[in-house]
Amino acid sequence: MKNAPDPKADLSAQIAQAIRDAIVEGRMIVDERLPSEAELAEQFSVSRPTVREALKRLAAQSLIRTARGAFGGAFVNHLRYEDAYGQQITTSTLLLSMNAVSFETACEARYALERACTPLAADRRGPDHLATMRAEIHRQSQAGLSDEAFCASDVAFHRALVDAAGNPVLSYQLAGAVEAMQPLMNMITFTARSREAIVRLHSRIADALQAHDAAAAESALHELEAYTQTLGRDVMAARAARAGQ
Amino acid sequence: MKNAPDPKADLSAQIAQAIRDAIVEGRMIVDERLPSEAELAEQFSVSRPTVREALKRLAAQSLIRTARGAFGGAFVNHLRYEDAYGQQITTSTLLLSMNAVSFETACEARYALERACTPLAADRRGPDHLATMRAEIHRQSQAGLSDEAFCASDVAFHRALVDAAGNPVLSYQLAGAVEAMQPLMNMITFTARSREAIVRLHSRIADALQAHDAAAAESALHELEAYTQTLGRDVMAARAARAGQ
DNA sequence: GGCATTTAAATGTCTGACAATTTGATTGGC
DNA sequence: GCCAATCAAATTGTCAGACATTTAAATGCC
Repeated sequence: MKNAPDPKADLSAQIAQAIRDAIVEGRMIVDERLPSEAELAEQFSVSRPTVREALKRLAAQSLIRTARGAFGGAFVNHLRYEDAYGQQITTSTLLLSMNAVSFETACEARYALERACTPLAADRRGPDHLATMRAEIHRQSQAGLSDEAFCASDVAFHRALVDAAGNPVLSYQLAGAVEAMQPLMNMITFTARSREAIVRLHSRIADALQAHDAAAAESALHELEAYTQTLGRDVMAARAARAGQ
Repeated sequence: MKNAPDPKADLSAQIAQAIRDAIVEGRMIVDERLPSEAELAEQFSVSRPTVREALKRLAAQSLIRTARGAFGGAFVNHLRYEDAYGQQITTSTLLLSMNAVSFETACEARYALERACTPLAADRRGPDHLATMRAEIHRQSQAGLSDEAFCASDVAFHRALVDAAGNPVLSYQLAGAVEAMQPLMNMITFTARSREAIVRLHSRIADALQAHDAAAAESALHELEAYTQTLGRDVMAARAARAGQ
């Protein structure tokens, strides 16, 4: 199709794009071996280092993997969920930090997405999901927990909620939204009182899912979003006040 | 923190990871210039080609950009939404095709995510969003439209719906879900009758958003999901029958 | 002072070589 | 004949040095 190589791009970028197209369009199947670097260099009429740079670009996106030795080489990679998770989280985190997305916008997106999972989660949650959520709630109730640990537990709780929907595509899409929020959440100082409020809402969510009550879970999530927004606004106000002094 | 360089990884991968950590952890800020390749080579005690491969890895993830010439070099990239979109779509598409995700699972995820946008979209949709949706509906009504063009218009319609929520983070997260479905949707042959049904549901969604009626939009989306699932099941059944012959 | 030229710095590319690693065949011992 | 150790071949990983290309700043001319 789009066989027009961008003339302004570097050679290594053009070659990477050509191979990427071949993979994405299905002309190369999973675990198929690419020609050796020397052969590719000849095919594209470039030198081996140039081919290597192209292959490294693809390797960075987990599209290929390489192995040394005889019968080694570059292979079309079977993209696993965990690889995709990692990339999505990195990209989402950077996007949030670099575009200076407001706490409000990120929070709104995150909870909107989580509510999308709720009806499915209420339907399909298994005992393991509930157990994870209960365990994280218990951890969050412990005194002396650092703010970072509280945040991490919060993420684990919400991931369990997402996973309870039993849809790997949904879990993948939401991994970025939930994890990327963590740096923003880490700016918040969780007082004993706010922790108590969050734990209570988490419990309500777990209870609702256990009772297969999607509406109750959604309502609790709405309240949690509102409460989180309040906490975020307080932090931002405090920051602004400090900066204005 | 994790200053333990993975000894089994390639040098170029280790260097890429070191620089990536520096960027992600904020030790390098946006638009800051990295040392030249020669300086990096000296710092890490490796050769220039090795450094270059590391930089290409980062460039593939849009973490850095490079410029030639005096005062050129590698700069920490300001990750724009469109860059992130592209990466997410590529990753999502591959993930769906390689893990052989069922049409059902992908479809369920997509519509669940879209419904997450609906309340916000009903609240904030502007005249431009409605105009885009109406235009795409009009295109979809035209006879003689190829299935690919119909699918592309469908994607455009749904992207307008997502964008109407007015939350860039949400738009980013959903870009992958909506676009990655397109190859799966392209397997469907849209008859005149099914197109008519889809157009009618699209119109109901646009009407509902125009009336700020989130519930009506959600209900239409539910019906659209059910109808799409039916179409998908028919295709799969036909395929299975053909394969079984 | 403004414009064309030069120059320097940096990335992009090439060539050739060697090191490291893995697989498969060969060879030797029993 | 069978098994193990060894060796050869193929391939990626790394290095060194060189040249081409591009870009912006410095310089000189008018």
